[in-house]
Amino acid sequence: MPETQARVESAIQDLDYRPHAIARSMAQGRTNTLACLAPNLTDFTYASNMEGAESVARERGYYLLCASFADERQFVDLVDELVARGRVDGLIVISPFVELPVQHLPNDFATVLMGGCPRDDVQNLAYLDNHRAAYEATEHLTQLGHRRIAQVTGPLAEDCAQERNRGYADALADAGIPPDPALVVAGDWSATSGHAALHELLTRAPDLSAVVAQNDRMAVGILRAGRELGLQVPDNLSVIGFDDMPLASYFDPPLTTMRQDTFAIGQACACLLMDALSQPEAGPRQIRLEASLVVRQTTAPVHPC
Amino acid sequence: MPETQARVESAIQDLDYRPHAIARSMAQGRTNTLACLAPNLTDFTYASNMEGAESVARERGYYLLCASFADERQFVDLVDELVARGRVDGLIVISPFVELPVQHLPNDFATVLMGGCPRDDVQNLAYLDNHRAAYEATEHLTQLGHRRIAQVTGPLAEDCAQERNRGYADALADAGIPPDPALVVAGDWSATSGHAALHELLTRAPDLSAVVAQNDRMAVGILRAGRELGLQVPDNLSVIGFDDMPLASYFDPPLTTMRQDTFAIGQACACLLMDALSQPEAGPRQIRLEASLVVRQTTAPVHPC
DNA sequence: ATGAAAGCGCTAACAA
DNA sequence: TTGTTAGCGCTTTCAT
Repeated sequence: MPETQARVESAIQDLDYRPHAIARSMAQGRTNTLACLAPNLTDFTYASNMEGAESVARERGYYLLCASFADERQFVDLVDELVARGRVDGLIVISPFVELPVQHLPNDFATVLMGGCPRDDVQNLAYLDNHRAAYEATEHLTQLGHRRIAQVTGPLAEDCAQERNRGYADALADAGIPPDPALVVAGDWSATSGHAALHELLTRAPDLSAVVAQNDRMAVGILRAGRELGLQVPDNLSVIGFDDMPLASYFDPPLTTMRQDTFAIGQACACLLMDALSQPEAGPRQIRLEASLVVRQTTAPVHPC
Repeated sequence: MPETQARVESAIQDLDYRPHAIARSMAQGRTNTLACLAPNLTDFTYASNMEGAESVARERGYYLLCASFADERQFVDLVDELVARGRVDGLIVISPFVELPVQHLPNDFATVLMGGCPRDDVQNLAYLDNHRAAYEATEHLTQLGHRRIAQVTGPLAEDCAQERNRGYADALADAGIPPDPALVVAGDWSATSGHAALHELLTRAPDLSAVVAQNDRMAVGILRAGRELGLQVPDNLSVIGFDDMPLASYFDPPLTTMRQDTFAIGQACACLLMDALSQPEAGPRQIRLEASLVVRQTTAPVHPC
């Protein structure tokens, strides 16, 4: 009865009626909420992942519950609360230690990981091709004629650091440059650690002409250390970073870096997750994203000695 | 019957039973979820606010739903969905335009605003004392002997920019320095706008010796412009920023700035909100936070001409 | 096609 | 104190 229709419609208007989301969730057995878990909410890469995820989630009627975990215990508790108690329909997990979610995640629950490389033991995954990115960063340097190329890695327990390390090593190998353990030191992603790393590297290998830093913060620490030591960047020392963080172009000199599209990675995670929810029959998927070289002013042809 | 107790307990263990959060929400009429709305999730200050809010929320059994809004329309829709449909118990709104929430927020719903100054038309508010912060930034400069002190503001439609502008003006007045409209130009918070602003200022007032930037990003743009113009910072030009953003000490020179504790502001917001929820009878509250001067190397005594 | 009712999994009010 | 039940506001199934 179209007339009844109309009356209902107008009552909806008059009463300013809105269906109650919780009641609906109760009846339908789904919450239209996704959780995004990360070590923190402030690191630009995480925040940007989340922003990407949130944007596509909202487009499709989902909300994003954001939570951080300081350690394994918190992670486990969080997942337990969120999943076992039915608070969310799916999980996006951003963790530098992919082992963590892999070990503790219920595998009958819709989940997507943000990762550093493809993995067999993970169902849905969006990852940056870190191997290739680091390969390209290193290759950029070899193509500029550098042969004594150092590397400052992140903590090697992290997938992403391992992958970048492999990319670095492979690029050197392909350029016919023998690996030299003296040329690689591990940092902890902080600018401070990058600063310390350059000092260390220079005592070990005073003849180095370039360094690839596994992230921009460490690269910036290296820039600082170089300046303190009287090195001219890029004339005496080339530096390449990773991430293309905000203001990377405002450091001195403007930082050459491998840009990763963290927003797109976040979007990919959310898409994967929502697809898994709407088509449970479709199998697991892994999405690979690529970084791109942004040449600014911290890299230059090797200085003729 | 303590025996029954025990049997129930063990059944809980055996079945791995967890009360269903949604069902509980349905029955209790509360979701134990707070929403945090901000223009985006990536700006460090917003992200840090959220992280602070999330940490105290979780301590008290609440989760944080994070959402961003690009414009007024989105904001209104978001609030409508979240509030009218009973998805959350309370709202934390981070908006540079306090007018926005003030106009569109239901006033019978628990809400806390993140603001730039105290306001009569707002119930619960956590704010940075921007007036005082800008006053101190400017005073730092006057105490170094500067008298031709320029200012690069944010968009003046924003409370926060207005407040900082007032602080700047008051500090000059108290130092017996006449205001000069030629010395203040508006930016848009971006480094690019800071860069442009210095060029503009220098054409208008070539004799300026210092500039207070209303945020660090613009300060960094000013540093860059200064360098391009051959100005020595801080010898020929003092610059002070605002925020103490990550890596502020890694720019060249390390940035002197007013630090704001954005994490604490976020915490304050969440506390205010949860208190309002647990003690509805307690009246509205406003919490003031203060910035602190961090002297690094972009400010120095005025150069004797 | 339209309308009635059962049920989602809890909590809280009420009886016993 | 202990146990029972109504009810939160929807959706969906099942009669009509």
